[in-house]
Amino acid sequence: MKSSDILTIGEVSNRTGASVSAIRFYEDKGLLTPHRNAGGQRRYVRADIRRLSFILIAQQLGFSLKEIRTQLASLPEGRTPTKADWMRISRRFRRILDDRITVMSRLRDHLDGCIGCGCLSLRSCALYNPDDRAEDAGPGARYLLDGPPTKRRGIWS
Amino acid sequence: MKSSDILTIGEVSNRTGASVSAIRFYEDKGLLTPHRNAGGQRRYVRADIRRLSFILIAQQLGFSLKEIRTQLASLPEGRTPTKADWMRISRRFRRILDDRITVMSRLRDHLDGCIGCGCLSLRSCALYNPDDRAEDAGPGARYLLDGPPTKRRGIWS
DNA sequence: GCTTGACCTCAACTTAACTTGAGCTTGTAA
DNA sequence: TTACAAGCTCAAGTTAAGTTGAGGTCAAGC
Repeated sequence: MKSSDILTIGEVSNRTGASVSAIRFYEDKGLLTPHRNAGGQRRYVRADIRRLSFILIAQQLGFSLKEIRTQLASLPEGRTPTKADWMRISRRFRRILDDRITVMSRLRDHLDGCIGCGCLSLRSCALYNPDDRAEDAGPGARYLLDGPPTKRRGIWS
Repeated sequence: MKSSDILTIGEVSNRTGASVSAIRFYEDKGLLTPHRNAGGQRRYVRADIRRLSFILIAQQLGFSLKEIRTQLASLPEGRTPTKADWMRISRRFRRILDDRITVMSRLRDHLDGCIGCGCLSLRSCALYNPDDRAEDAGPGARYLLDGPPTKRRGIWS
């Protein structure tokens, strides 16, 4: 390595593209816990950067900081996470992505039929599932997957 | 039709599942423009409900109110939109969904490799494209599609 | 004709994910 | 050893998409 293995927040910002304020914000939210030097400034080591990189990638994938924090919580406490630790998280995220892709594909396939048809009768429309909207379980419309939860009516009935 | 063709906001809320406050909010944002009766109360006709239904479906599909408003702006001003009008919008949304599904699939396929590998070197990682994050062009990581925009460095270089 | 539930407006609050600014301290290069 | 860039904390502002509440009006049934 050319540069030191211990970086300041500004250096981390340059390497990752995350803003300094965002990096501090993630720490506030408990996603990062860098050490401090004698003067109270943050100092980042490899494992910290790796966590941050993971956060940024997971955000690209559409995960919230809350979901990301949950996943990061599964990493070991006492030691630096290994490749196997990260792979476990990767596999979990992949399964979630698989599901989201499946849902989006089905929605897409219903789109013409639903928006094009005369009814737009939401409660009986495969594109629209109000029961999902209450939860924060990611992209909704679960019943395209699971089947309708209750009986429903058209708009004009 | 059993009930009247002119509905109050409460009736619309019941039919569609959208809350009364949300329906008023959409009007505030210029997405709906119902008539008022003599007493100043909102009255909704078929075409209004159809717009609202479209809004709710598009939200399920992950579109923002801003994007939805843009699409609705393409509907005719003077007359009630026809099936053909709605189908045009549907086709546009389907193309966008197609793109998003493509992007997500590629992200998923890179996930293990990127999170699993030792580098996590964001700026050279196919999963991470900071250049996209500035724009608000929907799910980012465009350069999985388009190829890298600039030269990049690894975290530790 | 009165009561009561549904409606009305407007302002303020909520959460997520940050950014911006003020005022102060640390670190480093000349 | 001093200048000044970079860091620090804490408070407040920002956008999206609504919700909640206060205080007042409308409409429909008895």
